[in-house]
Amino acid sequence: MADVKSGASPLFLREEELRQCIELLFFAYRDFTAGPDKILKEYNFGRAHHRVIHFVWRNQGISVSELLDILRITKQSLSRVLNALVERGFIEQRPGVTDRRQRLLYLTEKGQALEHKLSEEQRNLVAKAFREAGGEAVAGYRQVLSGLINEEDRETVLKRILGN
Amino acid sequence: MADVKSGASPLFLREEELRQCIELLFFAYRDFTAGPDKILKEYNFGRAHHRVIHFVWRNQGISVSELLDILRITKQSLSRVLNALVERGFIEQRPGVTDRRQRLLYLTEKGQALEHKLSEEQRNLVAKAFREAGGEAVAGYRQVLSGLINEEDRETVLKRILGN
DNA sequence: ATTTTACGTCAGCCATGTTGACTTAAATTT
DNA sequence: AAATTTAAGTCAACATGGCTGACGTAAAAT
Repeated sequence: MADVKSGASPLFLREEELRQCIELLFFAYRDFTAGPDKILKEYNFGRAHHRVIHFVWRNQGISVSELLDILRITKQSLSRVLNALVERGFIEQRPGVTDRRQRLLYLTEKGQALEHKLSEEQRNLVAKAFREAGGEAVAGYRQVLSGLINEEDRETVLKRILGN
Repeated sequence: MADVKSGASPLFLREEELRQCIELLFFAYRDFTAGPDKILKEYNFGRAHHRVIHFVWRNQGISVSELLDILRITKQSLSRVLNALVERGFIEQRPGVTDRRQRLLYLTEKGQALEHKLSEEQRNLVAKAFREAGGEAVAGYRQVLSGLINEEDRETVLKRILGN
């Protein structure tokens, strides 16, 4: 009874540790995403545009449905954002060669330039955190975050991240 | 010249590694936050409510301005969410003892129950990832994520997470 | 007595998510 | 060849949760 509340109880410590790590994820994500927002504003874009730019850059020639699967949003939500990017010349659509129903997505040079500009600060931030933490810590980071990915499609996602 | 594009270039590898870790953070966060959303819907609450519930639970008696500082949103945004939680009896406001302008926030029993319900799946998920990754990996995870927190208030934030 | 601070409200706007219904063209199946 | 399924798009309406700006009140600090 008493040791349920005891600070020395391993069960309590475990839960407290979990909570801390959950908060850590919140704060890290909060500050990590804060960077690009300023730049995006100058272009009258938002985070949604950034996500599209990022994943099209990483997966040149991705189909719309694949992109939808990554972002986990509806095609109606995507279309608003995607249309803006296409109209303003950041993304180009080309019909698929084997399946001409597809409209495969590519970043234009302008789009690539923006991608680079947007990710620069983030890359510097992560690079600094990595340098300070060391290689082993980075390995741990990767392991734990991989474990947080939904088990059902973890393999697929990891494959995509690491480059098929 | 040539080795700028060479796959063996350490500079290229470094950048590629960074990109991978950035994506990892995106996917992990995406799947990590997906859990509570179902439960929240049953209550007609959203993620914003969850965040408030979480941080009030972790900082019983927190003032409104402190909460605003954590969430990094405007008081007008907070008020909508907070008022709903107070009206429906999940959160209680009490005037501060030393400073009676403050309306310190507390979770009611009902609020604590909801917090527990909401975090349960998340805690299980993180616990599983930790078990699979091992203690060293967890230490790395913590180190790297700490490094991603905005340098200016990192100390303050870490203090809050770890419990002053 | 004045100013500042903590908190609150009203009103309106914007970004980005949702559902549902319907279209078109190409690919696939029967 | 005809029917069905699939990839993608569109229109419309709505919800959530951010934002700005203006203004109010009570308590604390100067």
